[in-house]
Amino acid sequence: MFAQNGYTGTSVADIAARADIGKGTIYEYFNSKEDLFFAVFEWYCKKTGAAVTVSISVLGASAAQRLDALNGSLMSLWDEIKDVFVLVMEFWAAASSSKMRQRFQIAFKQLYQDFRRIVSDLIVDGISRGEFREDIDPEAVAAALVGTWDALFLQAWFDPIFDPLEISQKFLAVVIQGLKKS
Amino acid sequence: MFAQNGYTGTSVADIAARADIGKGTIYEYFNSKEDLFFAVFEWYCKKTGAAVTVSISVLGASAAQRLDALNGSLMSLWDEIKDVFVLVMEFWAAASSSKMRQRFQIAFKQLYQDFRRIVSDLIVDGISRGEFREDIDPEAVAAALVGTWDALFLQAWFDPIFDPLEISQKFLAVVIQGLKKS
DNA sequence: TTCTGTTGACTGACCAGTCGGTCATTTATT
DNA sequence: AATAAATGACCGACTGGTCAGTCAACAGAA
Repeated sequence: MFAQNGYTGTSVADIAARADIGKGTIYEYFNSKEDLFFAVFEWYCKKTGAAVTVSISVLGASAAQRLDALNGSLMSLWDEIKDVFVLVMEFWAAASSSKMRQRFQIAFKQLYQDFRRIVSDLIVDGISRGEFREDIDPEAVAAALVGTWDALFLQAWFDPIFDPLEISQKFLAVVIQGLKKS
Repeated sequence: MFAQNGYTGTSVADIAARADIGKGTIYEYFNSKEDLFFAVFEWYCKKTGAAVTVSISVLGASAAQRLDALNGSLMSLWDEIKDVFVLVMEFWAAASSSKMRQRFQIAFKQLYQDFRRIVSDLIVDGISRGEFREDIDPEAVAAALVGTWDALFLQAWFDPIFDPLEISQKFLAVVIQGLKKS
């Protein structure tokens, strides 16, 4: 319901009705509407986090191939994420609103850090294998790539024509070309 | 005030008080709170749009140099945008909320399209100059780059340590390396 | 009977938008 | 120049409505 109508657009009564329980019951399990919302956020983080860790476990392949696999599995999530993606925007907004700022901001920072870490490890691996150039900054590339994925979803959300998988594959090819030793 | 407390966190009465005018006066100029908010959005679009068009007017330079210039002037905006960036998140959320969806969604789609166009023109120019490879998709690279810039701001917002200018410069170097004819 | 879990009516706070009215400035009249 | 009439920007008290959170009461199990 948060995904459909946003945080403020969803009342606790609505949620209770949809869940076929009384409003009071919700307060048996959550201290506040905000707590409930944060729980949804944590659920969402766990869900997407799982998708990432699974996809890079393709060991043995080259770093470039693994980057591509990660990209592919992330971007192909789009179709099933599409409807829930609004939630992410709601979370961003929540992190920016002064009331809930603290917890969401910390959680997001952590989330991005973890994600960047995974990607940068992958790149470091590529360097030590002699596959990628030594003069690149793995952290920087990781941060930018993570950002790109995020933002492609965002653009796709605004524009139904936009195909994040195709775009990201073509772009990643360029990036990998730039990473490789020439 | 929207940047400080978000859309729902800001009451029209608050705005009136801050502006030292009566609440009724606001309704002389705007039909609704939503209209007022959309006006802020349009103001913001104009502001950032100007920053972009100025920075790519550095003609004569190579496509790579111009890309770098665009990147630099965008990312160095961060310090002055930092405090207002929350607005963007508010706008995203607004675009996702069912009530205001239409206008914000259309505006964002347009905004991204325009921005992608600028960057892709720059890349196409690089190709026709023989500077960049012919087998790349300018649209895709442009879309991804635009996204990356957006997302670096986002990450920077969550993490004060994060330096979007440095990261983007290092990343762009890799991308340009991948774009160039080898 | 007691305990556990559930419920929805109720409350108090909040808030967008309205509307009747004020008053400084401008325009018309004498 | 002096006076009167018209204007419209400005105001804030008020209305109608929403909603998060509470709590007294209820139902079912043990």
